[in-house]
Amino acid sequence: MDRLEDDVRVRLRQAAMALFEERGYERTTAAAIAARVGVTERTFFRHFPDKREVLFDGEAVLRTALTAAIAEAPGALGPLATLFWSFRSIRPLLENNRHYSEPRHALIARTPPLYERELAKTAALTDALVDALRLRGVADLRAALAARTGMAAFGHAVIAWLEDPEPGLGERLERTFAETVALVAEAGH
Amino acid sequence: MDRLEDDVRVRLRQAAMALFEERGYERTTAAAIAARVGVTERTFFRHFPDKREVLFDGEAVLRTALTAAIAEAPGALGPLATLFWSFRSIRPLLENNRHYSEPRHALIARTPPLYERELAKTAALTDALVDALRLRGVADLRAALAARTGMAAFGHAVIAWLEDPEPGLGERLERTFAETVALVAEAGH
DNA sequence: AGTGCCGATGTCAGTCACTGACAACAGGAG
DNA sequence: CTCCTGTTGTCAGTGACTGACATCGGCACT
Repeated sequence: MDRLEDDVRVRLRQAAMALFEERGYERTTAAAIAARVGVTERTFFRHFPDKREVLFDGEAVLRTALTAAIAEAPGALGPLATLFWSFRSIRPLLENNRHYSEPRHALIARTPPLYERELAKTAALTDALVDALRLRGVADLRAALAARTGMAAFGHAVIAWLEDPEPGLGERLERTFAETVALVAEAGH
Repeated sequence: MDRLEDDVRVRLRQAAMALFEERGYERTTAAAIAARVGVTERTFFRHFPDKREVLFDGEAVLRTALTAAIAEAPGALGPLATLFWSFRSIRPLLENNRHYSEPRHALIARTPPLYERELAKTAALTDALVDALRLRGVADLRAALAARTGMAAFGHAVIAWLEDPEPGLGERLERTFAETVALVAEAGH
């Protein structure tokens, strides 16, 4: 039912990704993306607030899944354990999207403006995690620190996995969590 | 010696900050900034690659200071302890700049495009920390994870301090480091 | 002093991201 | 058949940048 409504939107996303890969982000105009889909530039900007955003539609899905997972996590877990639990629980979501997110990540990594936007999305996600933790009764500053620390580990694991699928995502996550614990324990005087 | 050469550059920075505070970032054109200094818009863009960058000249100083500190840190320290040590050693630098960086932070925090650029600068700084740790013999992935985790704590402490000077920066740093240790220990099974 | 070089700036034209205003058009509800 | 609403096209305009070229004020070398 959204399929037809979002038809143009979806095709714009695909056309954008294709053109960015062909000619590169900078040398692809918004008008060119629109033209490939058969609409005007104006229509492109009605679907996406700016040219970069066309690659970042999926963020909301991840945010929803993560905040939901945090809400459903076992109540006994501390803030960081809650986050680790949530990261583990959305593994299938990430694994199913690998074929799409891997080339996307490569493109973003080599395109500064896109990388900037990615960082902003990650920051927004982190804020959402903070809110979710607060709903569980975690104090503000503590929630913020836990979210930052957790996202540091999560981001590290996901990027490592996107750039090399070798150990699976599950393995990457566990190793990263364990290494974080080791790293911090070692620094604790 | 640089004083006169960089005269225009410095004045552009100041004019930009002043205008952004008066009218807001969006409603301030690059031409307006240039005009206030008595140069043309073209000259503005010869000094700064883009409009946002005019607020981010200081980043290099911080990066230099931090990487130098990492190189000079006691050899016995582990990666994260090295970072904490470096963050502590940078404290005077930050404290001396508070009068400048506090309003700047407030402006950046309420201006999305500037916030994006700030995130990018922080990411670049993190990369520099990774390199500095590698020079000390820390393995790549381990260095990356330590840098991310360390920056999570450092960023959290600095922002909290910028938004409320109450406990001094030193106190903020120590509390944040300690809380990170506690948070992670608690999550370590 | 004269000459030549160089770095910083001005000028100008052009591209492209993005926006507001208004018209056109299609399908659905009444 | 008509009204309403949501999507798109059209057009004009602003502002961030960029490349090319001219100018101008030292500064070095002779």
